[in-house]
Amino acid sequence: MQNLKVLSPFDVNNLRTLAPAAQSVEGEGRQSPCAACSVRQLTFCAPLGGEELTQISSIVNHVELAPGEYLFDEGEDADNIFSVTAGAMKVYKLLPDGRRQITGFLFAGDFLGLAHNDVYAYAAEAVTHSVLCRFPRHDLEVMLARYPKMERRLLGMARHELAVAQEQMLLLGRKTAKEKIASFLLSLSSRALQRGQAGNPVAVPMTRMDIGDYLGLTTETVSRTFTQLRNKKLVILHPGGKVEMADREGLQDIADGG
Amino acid sequence: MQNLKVLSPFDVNNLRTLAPAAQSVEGEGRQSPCAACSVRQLTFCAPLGGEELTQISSIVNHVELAPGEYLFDEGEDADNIFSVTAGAMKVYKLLPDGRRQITGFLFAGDFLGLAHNDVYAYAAEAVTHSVLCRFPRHDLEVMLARYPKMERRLLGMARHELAVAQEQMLLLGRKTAKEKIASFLLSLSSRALQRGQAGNPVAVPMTRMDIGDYLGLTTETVSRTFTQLRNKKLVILHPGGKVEMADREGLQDIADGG
DNA sequence: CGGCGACTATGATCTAGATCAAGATCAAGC
DNA sequence: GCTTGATCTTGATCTAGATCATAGTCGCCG
Repeated sequence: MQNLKVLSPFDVNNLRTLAPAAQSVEGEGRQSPCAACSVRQLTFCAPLGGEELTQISSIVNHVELAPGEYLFDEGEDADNIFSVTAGAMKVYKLLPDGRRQITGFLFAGDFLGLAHNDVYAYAAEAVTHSVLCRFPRHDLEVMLARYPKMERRLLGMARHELAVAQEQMLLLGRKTAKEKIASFLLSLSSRALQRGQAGNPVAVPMTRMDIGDYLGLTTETVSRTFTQLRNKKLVILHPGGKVEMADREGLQDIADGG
Repeated sequence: MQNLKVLSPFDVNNLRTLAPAAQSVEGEGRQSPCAACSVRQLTFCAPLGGEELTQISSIVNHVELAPGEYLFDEGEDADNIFSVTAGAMKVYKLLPDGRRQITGFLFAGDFLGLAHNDVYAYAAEAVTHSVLCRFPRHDLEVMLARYPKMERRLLGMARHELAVAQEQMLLLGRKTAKEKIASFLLSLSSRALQRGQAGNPVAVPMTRMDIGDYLGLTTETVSRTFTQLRNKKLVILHPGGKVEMADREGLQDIADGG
């Protein structure tokens, strides 16, 4: 992921289309770009093989976003489905008076844009500099109809999302601030491990406000709770948004409501 | 739905298997039981036709539950997938100290049991007397592999569930008690209409405690909030758990966060 | 390298909703 | 009808977390 072009945060034209190649090492023979995708095993493209990868390569484009740039807004026509290949995204819903609920943070391998009624049900915005694959919805649907194993994979991922969403409802409805933060850190950590990244210390690239809007808390409460956990030697806050879980067991006990 | 056998709430053997026929009018010719299913258009069986309905009939059993009886617990082996044909179910997750989050109420047409790791991620229990179709997971998977349109339908339903879950996160994380209750009533009402049942007054068969555990509130707050809405002439509380939305617009304004 | 805007931390105060505590209402069974 | 247990309502009080206010701190850009 070295050497990505940095876009201005004020660049209106944020759906920048790159040449559909890019993000990984050159294979030995003439492979399709998707065949060379370094995160394919994490995505809904995982079950695809040679010919199919060529197919999917022909419909995909890449999108690159600087921190704070939005990908789409709630209510927009859902013309595309995206797969995150690098970086971190947030998806959220708003109330008319500005209250915000972040319904998820997305990392490499996660998809977004599976809409229900032809419009996106949430807005999506970059947390860090991010790269995504963009699939025109119609083209992807044709692919899905042709390759049932891809559809099956997508169903499996949706099912997983659903389980995660239910866990988050438990958190939002019934956990205390301390339990919420502990759960959040553990979840970030285990997801980082799944992507093959460092689990401890774990990267926490989002702001206190984003964390609050994800956990149903205010920035102040998030900040205070981190301080509490630090004072109890459960975590060590390193510069650059890295958090070391000094007592993972202790955190786990708190997270589970023990 | 007349004439269902009433089970004792203490009947341990709650997975009662009935003859796989039952719940609807006899067709003119010799139809399969599933072909005669009165709620099929609401379920994941909707896209199936003649031969396929015979197939699915051969793997389905029926389950009947009295109020308060549980269908399965969180962590149990997920050997079956269920489709609600009548009644109302609740699904929930628990914390070790007993705090409970109800993640959904399910009515005719809704499915449950789509597990992720071979175990159920939540417990399921009857709110009212309920009837469900039970599909052995393995058999259903064979069917899904054979009939992609069924898998597609399931993906569509899962996608819808996901959108509903995100809406519920917004509610749990960012809405006030009054907004939560108003949203809840409107959602119950529109779902009842979708099933072809009365939307106003709407049936509210669950207890105040269930509602609280669904909305992240206590029974007392639920009760007080209903009283508030009644005093403001927004709702009229009828006996038998029927709630009349006397001012639907007003409720909608409150639900959307003013 | 210095200054500006955004993020973070922490203290003081406030409040929506929780908790504690009775009654009131309701439904089921005898 | 009466009893019993569960549910519902309402009141009094408490508190976790929100809100308000003010300093630090960080990173970025010129």
